Amino acid sequence: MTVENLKKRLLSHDIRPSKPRVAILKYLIEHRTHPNVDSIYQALAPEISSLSKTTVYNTVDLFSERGVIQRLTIDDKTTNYDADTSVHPHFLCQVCGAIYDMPEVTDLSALPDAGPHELHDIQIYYRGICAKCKDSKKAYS
Amino acid sequence: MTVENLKKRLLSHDIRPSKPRVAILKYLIEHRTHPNVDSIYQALAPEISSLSKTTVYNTVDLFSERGVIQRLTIDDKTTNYDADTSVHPHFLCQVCGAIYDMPEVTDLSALPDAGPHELHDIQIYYRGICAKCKDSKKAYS
DNA sequence: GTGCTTGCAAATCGTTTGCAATAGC
DNA sequence: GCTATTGCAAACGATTTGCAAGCAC
Repeated sequence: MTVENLKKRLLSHDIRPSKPRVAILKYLIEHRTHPNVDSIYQALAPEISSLSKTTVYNTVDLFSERGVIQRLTIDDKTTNYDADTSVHPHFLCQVCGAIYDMPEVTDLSALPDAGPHELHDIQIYYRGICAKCKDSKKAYS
Repeated sequence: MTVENLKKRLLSHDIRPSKPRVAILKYLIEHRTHPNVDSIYQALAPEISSLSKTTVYNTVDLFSERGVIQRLTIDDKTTNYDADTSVHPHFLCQVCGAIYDMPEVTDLSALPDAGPHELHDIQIYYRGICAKCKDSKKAYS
């Protein structure tokens, strides 16, 4: 996605496309690893030398509130972010810590409805051992 | 549930039924409010004067690992615990912070399967505004 | 008495806050 | 110029860790 398109996307959510904001959105779109604030900061600090972690926090908070990205609380140590805002389960590997996307849930009617409550967000989390870690475990036994 | 039954339940998970452990399990079974460590500690400290928060942390960790209770990461500020280990969505009210149980999901085949990964745990989280908070908001408008 | 359990106190670390410097309209 | 944005440094707070004392079999 071009920088121009990234800017348009931010503007459509009433967000001023500052340099760090565009860079963070670009990073999230190009790296579907569900990074946390620290990963984003470490990755972008070399290219935006003045970047601070506070700005990354401010930005991902703003993006989540405006629906540009979604916030994942699958890992109790940290908060992760995903530029794909569709409803799809995430799988957390309890061995290596990686987070995988699962196929989108298109038929939301399969889930219990929220009853009298006003629903804003649905998150589905799976936890276990990913295929890669399962295999390397097997190699040792 | 009697203390005797609580003890049996712990023993069946290979957990020695010490006094704080029984008290914490009892509290979780009788209070379906999905408390966090601090709430459990505040509630039990008067009756077990020597209780420390470390013990509550140790205990809920042990219980979660052994499958006696489930750990909820729906609230990014804290970890909450639920003695009901069935797969049922939880609703977090973003206004008052309360966590509600939603009806159990009996047909898990409606969810995408975990593919090549080894699945240990499924969590479904809803966030929004609960009926109570929605109503009191209405009263002001 | 040996190993499990408890609990104090200190450390850790992700995140938030206060505030001053800066940039964009 | 005024407001939004950035970023440093300090504060915060939930959780973890190290370790010594206590308890159970």
